Amino acid sequence: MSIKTIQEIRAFNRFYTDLIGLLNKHLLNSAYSLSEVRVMYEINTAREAQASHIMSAMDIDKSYLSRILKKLEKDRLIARKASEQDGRAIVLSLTGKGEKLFKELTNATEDQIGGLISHLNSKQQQALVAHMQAIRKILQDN
Amino acid sequence: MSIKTIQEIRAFNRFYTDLIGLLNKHLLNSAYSLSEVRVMYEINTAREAQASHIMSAMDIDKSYLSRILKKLEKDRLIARKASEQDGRAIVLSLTGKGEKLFKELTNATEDQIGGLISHLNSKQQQALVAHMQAIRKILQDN
DNA sequence: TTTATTTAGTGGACTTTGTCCACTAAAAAT
DNA sequence: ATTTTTAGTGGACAAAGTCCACTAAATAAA
Repeated sequence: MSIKTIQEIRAFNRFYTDLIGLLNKHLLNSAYSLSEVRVMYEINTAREAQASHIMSAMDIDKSYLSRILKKLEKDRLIARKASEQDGRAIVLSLTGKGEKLFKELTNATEDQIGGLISHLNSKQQQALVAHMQAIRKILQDN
Repeated sequence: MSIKTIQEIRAFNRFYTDLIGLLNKHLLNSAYSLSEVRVMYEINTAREAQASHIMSAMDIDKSYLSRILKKLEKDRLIARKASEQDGRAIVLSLTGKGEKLFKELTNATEDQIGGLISHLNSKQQQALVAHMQAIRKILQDN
């Protein structure tokens, strides 16, 4: 394992951290924080999500999550109902309003990514995606 | 520009955000925050850095930076001296203690990255780095 | 089956992180 | 000479995140 390899990875981490930070910064004019949106994402993706699932998926503090859910519920973006299998658990779902907002945020993000790659030709775009998939595959487990 | 392309990039962004988040989480047992360490990094890299330079490099609020510098100076990790060319500006540098700490933090991070790729064989590691370099090259400007 | 333990979630109190704005002082522009 | 811009500081606050004690249900152990 060469030091050069590690330094190259760290350089990429800095580069990509900055890039994502930049992208996120612009999205933060929304009334919802990254964590809040990510919670909506988890609920939308899991369909019938439980708080404990989101907690481990996001590696987030449970009391913090509890507060986020409270806010989202207050804004009528999510609904909670008691689980039938487990009396302690609560099943979460996006409301119509929540789905609508989530879709808007998704569109905004997609536009932004679109802008990021708009100056690339089709071949470059395909190459970019291929590199990303390759990295994910290599690092997948662990 | 295909929607599939954009979604693939977003999937990578989520993946990499989580990965970096995980790496960072473990480093945050240090007495210094990511931003503070990044400030040290900028000072160390620039040699004779000015606050305004760090501000734009990190895209960070100037008052926030001012406070970070105050803390680092109080801990004798950085030194400030008035710029000779510009009476408003202050030239920053790491002290010996600062360099030592920064080196320790760097080593810890490198070890961590090492752990991340330790289960990969040499060929896989080289491929990983190559993909990262390719992505950086493609996205470099903008 | 009652008693202990684990799991799911809430809320109080707090720290850390980051932002906004008004300010001083020097430099540069008009 | 006066205005405007640039560099940095500090007060006051908001947002984000953590720690801990708690309730209540589910599961395991005696």
